[in-house]
Amino acid sequence: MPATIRDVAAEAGVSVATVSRVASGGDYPIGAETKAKVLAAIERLNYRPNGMAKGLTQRNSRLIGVVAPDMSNPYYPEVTRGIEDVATARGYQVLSCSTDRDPARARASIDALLAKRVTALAVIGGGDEVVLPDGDLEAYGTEVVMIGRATRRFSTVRVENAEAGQEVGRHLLALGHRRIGFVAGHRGSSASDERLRGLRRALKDAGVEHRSEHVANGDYTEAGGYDATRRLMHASAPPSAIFAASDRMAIGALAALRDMQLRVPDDVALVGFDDIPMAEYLRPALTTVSVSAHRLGTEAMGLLLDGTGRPRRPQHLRVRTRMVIRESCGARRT
Amino acid sequence: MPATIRDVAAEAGVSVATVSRVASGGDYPIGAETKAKVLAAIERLNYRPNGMAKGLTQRNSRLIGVVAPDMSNPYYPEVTRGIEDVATARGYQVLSCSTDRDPARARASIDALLAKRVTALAVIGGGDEVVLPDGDLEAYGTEVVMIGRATRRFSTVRVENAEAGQEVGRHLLALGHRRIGFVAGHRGSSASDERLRGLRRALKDAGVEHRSEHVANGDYTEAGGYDATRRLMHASAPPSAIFAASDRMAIGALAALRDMQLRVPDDVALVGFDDIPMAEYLRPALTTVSVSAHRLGTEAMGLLLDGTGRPRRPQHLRVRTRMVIRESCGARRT
DNA sequence: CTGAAAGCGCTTACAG
DNA sequence: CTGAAAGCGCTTACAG
Repeated sequence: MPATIRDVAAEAGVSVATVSRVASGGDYPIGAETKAKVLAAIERLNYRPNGMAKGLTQRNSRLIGVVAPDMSNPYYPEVTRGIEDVATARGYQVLSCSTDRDPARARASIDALLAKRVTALAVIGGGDEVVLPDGDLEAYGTEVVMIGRATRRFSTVRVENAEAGQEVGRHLLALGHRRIGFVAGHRGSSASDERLRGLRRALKDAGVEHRSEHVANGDYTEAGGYDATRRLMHASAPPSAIFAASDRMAIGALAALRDMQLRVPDDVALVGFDDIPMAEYLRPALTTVSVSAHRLGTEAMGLLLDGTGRPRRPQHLRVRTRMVIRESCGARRT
Repeated sequence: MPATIRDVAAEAGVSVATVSRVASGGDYPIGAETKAKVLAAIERLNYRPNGMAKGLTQRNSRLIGVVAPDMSNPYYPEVTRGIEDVATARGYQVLSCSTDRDPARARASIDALLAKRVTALAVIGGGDEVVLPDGDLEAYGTEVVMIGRATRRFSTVRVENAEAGQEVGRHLLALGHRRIGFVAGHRGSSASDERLRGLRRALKDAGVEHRSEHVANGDYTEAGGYDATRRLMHASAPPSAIFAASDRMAIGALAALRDMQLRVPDDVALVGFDDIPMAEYLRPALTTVSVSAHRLGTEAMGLLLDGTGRPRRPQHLRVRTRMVIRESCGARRT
């Protein structure tokens, strides 16, 4: 059995109240001598206050629940990492769950997190598999932030997807492309929808029509990108450029084009999204849109932790992107 | 305030003991009528037992602590996912921390996890930045498993690295290679060391000498693989084949070779390690060694959860690998 | 500045 | 089968 506060009190010859006060390290006035005795006892017994007991009395678990679709996409761990970084700096810890985009799994995760009385909840991903039990959230006083998903009920942190899509569109138009294929994420992904919307806006502004045969669904995986690209290239008027809603899909696209004996960027230009570490190491190096997933996480935690205690209205943050021009779009000849 | 067990007891007109027994769902004998009343009250009040209070009384937080170097390498989230899958199935949840291979961060994480009284601890990664306070672990009764790191004190789950390395070596030898470069992980990575040892054993068995100039350190990243490969190719007798200790480094190697105008596999054969999803979508498709990171996680949890309660001696599991032959090694012509 | 005591929300012998 | 009560390990008014 680990040492408890009573053990420390006995060892130091003081009351548990006193131990509690010095162990918590607040600014409660304590006699210097008393404090030294307690600190010594803590040290000797290797006392570490029980987090569950603390949580129970303080009505704050100091746990942040994170629910994400699936940690196999590097984007989610990176956002989570951002959350973790600010959480630990403030004495919180991260409890994370995967949903696999399965509503039942999502529901079970939320339930478990609520049972643990997480102080706050961060929901990552634009899917709609996660439905939050508003009543319970309110009863528990659980703060919520959604990362990458639109809603008015809760605070949100989102990427400037439409603007990014528009920027990619303009870039490709400037390079002379008129038929631009879009490899979308899975159905219902708002991030993907917004990127497409941005692309279309750019095309429209340039007076170029965008055909529906130039959109194909991937599912954010390499395999999805591969298949979608093949479908795109079999359109009646195949695109001369492809914009994939994720780098992983762009890698699939690269393979598909290669397998069809098409050169990138000479025959088909390619642009991805995310700027994952290996984008730079693909050949041709991938032109893509850089978004700091880590930053999404830290911003979200800022919203969450600053708001704790004093109830406020939902805040909505947008994180800007940055287009990274490398070789695959053809703007830079190798 | 959420409903407590007392609220439910009052609502159902029974004692809190009774509510506790039906809410916990054990096989404690309860009158059918009483049970129905309680269940109805639970439903009406939307009662969810407070996990902290449960943990405190049962002396079991039902939390599994996971500490990994860094979730940006897809391997770690995948192992963590394996842990999560069996954890949630058994009513546990995962508390995860990143160390960035920094001993100070690692120490702080372990401390925080211990304070939360995690039921068990899974340490992922072969680095040695994590040092466990044995005394405390014993006092807390915290079960430990190390994933990918050798030790006798705790249970371990490890990949058959040496065997895999040997298999890669034999394969490359059979293809006629005699100078095989090795792109290692960061210094002190036991996984990387073991893979190299396996490679050397294969070479030795074939009577081929392996020069130290044919080993270069990457750090498991694309950039590290890129630089290491360039160094390798500047050896007095450049290798005709390269074995990278991770797929991410292999991707860096691919770029480096490409940039040096060397064709893969015609000029230089290449083999990676991990079989990440995109390995199949690289061109040439990457020959690599498949290891189920997910499986490492599930096996580790099996060791952990089965052992809880009855103290046993450390168990040591090995997970086999499978070599996946694609194009980059040159065995299959495209 | 210090301590006795109530209380956080549960579980679990113990008694009936 | 059901309940009263002690206890898990803390914190925090309250009193001095």
